[in-house]
Amino acid sequence: MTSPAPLDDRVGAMLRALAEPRRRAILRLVATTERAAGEIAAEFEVSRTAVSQHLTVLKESGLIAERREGTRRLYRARREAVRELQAALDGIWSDALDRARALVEEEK
Amino acid sequence: MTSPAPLDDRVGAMLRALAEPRRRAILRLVATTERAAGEIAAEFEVSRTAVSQHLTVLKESGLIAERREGTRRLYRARREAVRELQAALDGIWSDALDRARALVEEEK
DNA sequence: CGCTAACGTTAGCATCTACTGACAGAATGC
DNA sequence: GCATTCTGTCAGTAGATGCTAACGTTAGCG
Repeated sequence: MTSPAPLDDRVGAMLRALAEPRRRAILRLVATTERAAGEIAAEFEVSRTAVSQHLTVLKESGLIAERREGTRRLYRARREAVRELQAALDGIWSDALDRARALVEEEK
Repeated sequence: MTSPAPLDDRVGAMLRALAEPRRRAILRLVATTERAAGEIAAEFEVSRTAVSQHLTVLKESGLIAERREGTRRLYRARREAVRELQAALDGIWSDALDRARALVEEEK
């Protein structure tokens, strides 16, 4: 499978990451342009520490990827991860249908 | 517009609602079958109070709809809301592209 | 009206979380 | 080597959140 970790765990991690407005803003910032941590932090009025922690959460959720270049760390959004999340949202219904079908099967 | 409240607010509300595992489970429960609050609560090992609060959060986010029938309250998932959320996730990139285009425009 | 069933609401509590400030580490320039 | 730049990590704190228990509310029945 393509899942090193259980699917719902990763989906949950992404949703928790996206639940925070500032993290959504960061994700939008690195959606098309790869940016360094400092550049990202400069866009907001919170400490670099806070932004760094947000970047860690986003990275662990799989929503962004990190690349090192000298002392800098460049971040970019991983659109594949978002597509996986969107598919998982569809799965709310397909899974439910699967369970409904299973119930029908039991009644036979 | 189709948005009584700002788009990002509603998207944020949905993401915050979905960030909680139990709320995702509840949403799956009412994805295909309309269910009463008591039925839903019976599926989990937490108090009905807790489930009621989760239902409130889901309802305020727009992810589920409520229908009253006697003393009972029936809930069902609103797939349109999920589709709106999925579209908003795509918007992370299209918005970024819009801003990129605007910057190009400024440089002229 | 009294009684019951099905819910929501409030208060209070334990835990999580986003934040700041101080410190630590790795790569580059002098 | 030493200083500088860019960044992550740790400790501590104020506020948000999910939970339980007790109380309020509405609809139906005798």
